[in-house]
Amino acid sequence: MCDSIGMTPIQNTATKPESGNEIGRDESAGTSDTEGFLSQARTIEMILERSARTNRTVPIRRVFLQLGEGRDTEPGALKSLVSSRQERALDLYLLVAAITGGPGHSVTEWSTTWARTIGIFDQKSGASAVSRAWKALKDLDLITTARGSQRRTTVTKCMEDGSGPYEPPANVGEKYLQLPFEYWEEGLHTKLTLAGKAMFLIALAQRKHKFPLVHARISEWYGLAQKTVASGIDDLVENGILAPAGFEYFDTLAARSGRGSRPLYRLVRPFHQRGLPPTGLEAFPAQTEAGK
DNA sequence: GCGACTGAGCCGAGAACCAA
DNA sequence: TTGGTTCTCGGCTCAGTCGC
Repeated sequence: MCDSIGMTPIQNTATKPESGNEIGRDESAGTSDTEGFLSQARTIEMILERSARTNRTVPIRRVFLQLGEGRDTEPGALKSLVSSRQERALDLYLLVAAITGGPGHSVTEWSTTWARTIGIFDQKSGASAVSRAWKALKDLDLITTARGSQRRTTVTKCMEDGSGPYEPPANVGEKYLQLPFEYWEEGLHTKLTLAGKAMFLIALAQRKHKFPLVHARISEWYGLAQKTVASGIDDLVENGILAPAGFEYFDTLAARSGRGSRPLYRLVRPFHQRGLPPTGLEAFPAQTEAGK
């Protein structure tokens, strides 16, 4: 279990009932899709506005997707979330990762606010669903929770592999992907299926503009079922996030001709370059190895 | 490759309990 | 009193498996 360090929850005074700019409720026109409540999109927008991330991307270490290197690789926490169909837990984790860029890497908010970010407006079932999602993330040591001010829950982010208190990526060579805020602004969090979201993160973690997505290899490295990989890729292509980018040819004894091929994909704007961190990262060797 | 089947586990709803 | 957490229940979805 990871422990929080120097916990400094982001105090959202705007959620106080006496405030006229609360995240909890908004009576203004055009922002509520359930009577008297802020819409899902506006709630997320207001949460992202509080983020300290000036580059509007969320750094997520690749150990969240995959632990280890080369032949010693094994699936990361993403596999657990996908296999146990914890889509809401994944959604909340990504949002927590986006907002906890400041000191303490924690955030204090009403559970009903988090519930709205995943599209649940009923107070009871929303709180229940959020609680279950926090528990799933705590079981993976991805977060810790504590009672914050005004009975709200303080969520503190841990390392992406659950190894301890969170530290931002700093070392040159440390591998991470960058999730753009457009993920929420373009509505991908509602458009994509869980499989699509998983494959989107995996695509963002690729270190080339054009890359293969071999079902068997993705399944082996990231622990997703091949069905999930296939449906995730289809989901991304259907939503115009991933596009075919020709074929890659390689030598193989498995084909009579001695030459095999596999399709290449590329991420479409605005995600196409944002997935390439600036320094210290190289292509994942096994992914580009010919004949795989 | 495809469809049918099965079991695991998530979902919302409701209730009880705990904490501030 | 209010809000969060945890548990139970019935319904439902989906990953995995099997046979064709």
